[in-house]
Amino acid sequence: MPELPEVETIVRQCRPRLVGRRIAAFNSAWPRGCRPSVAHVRRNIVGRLVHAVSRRGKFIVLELDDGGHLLIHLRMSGRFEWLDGGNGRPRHVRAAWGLDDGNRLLFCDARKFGRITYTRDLAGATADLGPEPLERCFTAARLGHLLRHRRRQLKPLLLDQTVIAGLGNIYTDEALFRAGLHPLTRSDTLRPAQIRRLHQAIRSVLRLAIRNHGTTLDWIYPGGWMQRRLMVYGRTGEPCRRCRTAIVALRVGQRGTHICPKCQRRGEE
DNA sequence: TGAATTGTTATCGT
DNA sequence: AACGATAACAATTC
Repeated sequence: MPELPEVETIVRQCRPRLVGRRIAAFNSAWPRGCRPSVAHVRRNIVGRLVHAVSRRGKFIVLELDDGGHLLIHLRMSGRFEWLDGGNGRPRHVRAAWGLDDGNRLLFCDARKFGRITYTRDLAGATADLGPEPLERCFTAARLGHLLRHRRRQLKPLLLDQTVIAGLGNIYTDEALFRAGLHPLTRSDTLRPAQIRRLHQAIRSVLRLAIRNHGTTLDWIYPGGWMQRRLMVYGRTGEPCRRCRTAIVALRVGQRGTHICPKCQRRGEE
């Protein structure tokens, strides 16, 4: 569920509490979640200073003072929780970092799909990720190349992290709506104007979502209010905010997909 | 109770 | 061979 805007929000929120802190302890009773292993992660991060906290695609990236990196992927249901005493007893705690200021950061994940990975080779670990859609180098021309170079349906292509890093199911549906494109349209059939519109739609919807601290739809990700601005995702049967036509749910590559059948026609325009 | 949920990876087909 | 489509998988919630 957490996609680029949610991960970006989490990174911005935890950055001031992590940067400059020394990791005093790391514990996890969840072998599958830590790579290469819990012991390896602990051995390499305990005693290190956190130099920076950033994001690459949907990965949270902790840069340590010896050049090592800790990558955290939240997948479907992962979340960070600070052990303040304020928020009761956190559930589904899978890993915990103790900091030199006495604070504890918890990684909670009901479904255990998340991953914590230590690497000395950040570039290698993120080599198969596509460009960052909000960076300056992600131009309409660059998107056009990515689209024209393949013959795929737009929706699975946009979800593919090796093509563009950070889009998930929500913002793919939202970007396609804003661009007026049907999710089954072949990527190599878009005209220049459509490519420019899709490029603008992707960037503007991601920026709007970050301004709104992401989307809160259920128990998984709290604190955002982008759900108020969603045009199609999760609005099956509700009227399109643009033309009042009922939003339709369909299945594209085993993914729930939401469109306005009038605003997103197949083929042309 | 089982359907829904998601990103990644393995596998199948063209 | 390379690419695209599809299935399987992790585990829980409602």
